[in-house]
Amino acid sequence: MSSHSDLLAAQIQAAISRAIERGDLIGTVPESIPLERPKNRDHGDYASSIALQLAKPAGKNPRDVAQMLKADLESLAEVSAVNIAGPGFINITLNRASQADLVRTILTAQESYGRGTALAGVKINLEFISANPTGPLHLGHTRWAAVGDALGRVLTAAGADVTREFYINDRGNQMDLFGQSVQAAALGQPIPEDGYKGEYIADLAIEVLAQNPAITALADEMRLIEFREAAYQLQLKDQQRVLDTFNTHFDVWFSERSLHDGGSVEHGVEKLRLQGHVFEVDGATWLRTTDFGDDKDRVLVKANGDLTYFSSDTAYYINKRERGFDICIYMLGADHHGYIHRLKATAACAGDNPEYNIDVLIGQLVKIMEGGEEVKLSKRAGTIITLEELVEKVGVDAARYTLIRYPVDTPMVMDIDILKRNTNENPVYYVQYAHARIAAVLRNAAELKIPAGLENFDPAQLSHDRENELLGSLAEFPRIVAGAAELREPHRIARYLEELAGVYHGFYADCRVLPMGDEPVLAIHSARINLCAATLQVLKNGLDLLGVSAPERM
RNA sequence: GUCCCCGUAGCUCAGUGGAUAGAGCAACCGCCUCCUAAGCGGUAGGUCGCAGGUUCAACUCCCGCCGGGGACACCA
Repeated sequence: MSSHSDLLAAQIQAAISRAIERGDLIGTVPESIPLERPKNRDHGDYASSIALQLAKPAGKNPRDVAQMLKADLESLAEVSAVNIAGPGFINITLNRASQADLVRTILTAQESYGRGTALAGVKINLEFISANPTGPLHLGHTRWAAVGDALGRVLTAAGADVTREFYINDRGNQMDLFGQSVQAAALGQPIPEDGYKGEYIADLAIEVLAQNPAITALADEMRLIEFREAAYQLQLKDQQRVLDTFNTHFDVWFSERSLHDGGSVEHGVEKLRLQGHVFEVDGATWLRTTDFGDDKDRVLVKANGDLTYFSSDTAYYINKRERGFDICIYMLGADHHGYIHRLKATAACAGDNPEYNIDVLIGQLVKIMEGGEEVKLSKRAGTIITLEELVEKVGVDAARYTLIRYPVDTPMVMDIDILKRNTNENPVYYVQYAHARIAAVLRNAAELKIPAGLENFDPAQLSHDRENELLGSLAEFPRIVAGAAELREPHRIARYLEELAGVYHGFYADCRVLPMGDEPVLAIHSARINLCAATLQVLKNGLDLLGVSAPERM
């Protein structure tokens, strides 16, 4: 699907090429042409700073360079005016009818409008949340649940083949403590000092006993294992159920145990050894990650023969690559930022390109406010907020939207009271309201039997400034999706939707869509109905990328 | 000590090297006898932490400092 920006960029490249042939310019044709939507409407529909870049190497005045390219742009049927402004910006105004043809593009493409091919053929493993199955998912996991899921949708829209993966940390001390805690609760014994003390432990104990009343009669060792395994399965199922209600779905639930049972860890160490980065000191086996920018080397196998967590991590990475993933994305909490260097170094040690094959996103903390005060989160005090509680308080849409709306590398504050409000303070409603509002207009249009449908669409009717502005915003959507995928920043979708909703509301205030009273039905009404339908489609496509509903009525 | 993130309007925050730095809230002033007022329009509010550098152009990139938050293991 060729857009106006692609067309203009191609034409500018052709113009530069001709100017070089004429001898007016020296140098080569740039591979990419800067084209942006100017913030100021007076600067046209598109603006390019290409002349400013070309001027210096060519030894020319930027305005003169712009002048050389002007005629070629003006010759395009889609372009109505080209102006040279300021130091040498080329401001391009599109022919209104040609721009309005975008409505046809959107209504034909429907849910595929916005999709692209930038990541076509790329297999991506997207790992997020990856909680221990030893308790409910809490606020920290919730940010990843929302952002990770949205990122998965965005990457898919960019053409990638995405697998969403949840790494279950089902091995090690924490699991044993978890099992001991549930058993103690079931037997009425005190919970171990370092054990898990939340109320859910008692609930799990009751459930395990109900499932298997004979468990208490088992020998000590066997009984503990049974408690641990039964509670693990129950807790995992609970996490899966909660994520399901949160509209977050995984393709693969990857058990850490399966790595060990399948010999993948040994295989991973062996593979790294073959690459020549493994060495032995003091009886332990190390990976020389300092070869690739880590600040210290890492132990794979302890002197006592135990495998470290790091060995699991490296084995897991190698396992992912052997499953055919080109890019492994890790979404980790701020406390894991030290992992970036060692994961990248691991990739390098395995012979991969750490700049391409591995991508680590670090998320900052979420603070939560309620009743004007910060809610202090403490596992000990039992004041952790779970994903489920958050959803009960504010609903799936508000929770997801708010968590996705901010870049993950900045700390964010969630104000529960605001999220319960149905006002402008709560951006999700602003966007959803625009969708519902359009849906209402379209319902009314159908009732009035106004000819809608593309066969009644005359793009030349759309000449109002508000219509032009709305068309401009709609045209941006594919670029926004591509940018969000490339930069792994789904919040760009949310910000864009807020802008689009605002532009629509402005259009709605100034441009009457349906005929007033006894007014005759004109071509402008049909044209605006189609414009509304196109806007509805883009809002819906955008909300879908965030996993937020697009209500027909509010 | 080393490393990561942050510092933009009174508050919460956007801003991929471009023109006059934006939004919502809070403050003030307007707009519903006709399509959803959960909306729209306007006023006011800024040394983009400080100081250098790169560039035709810096909130944006680089260096240094100040301030805030977080992380360092043969733990898991």
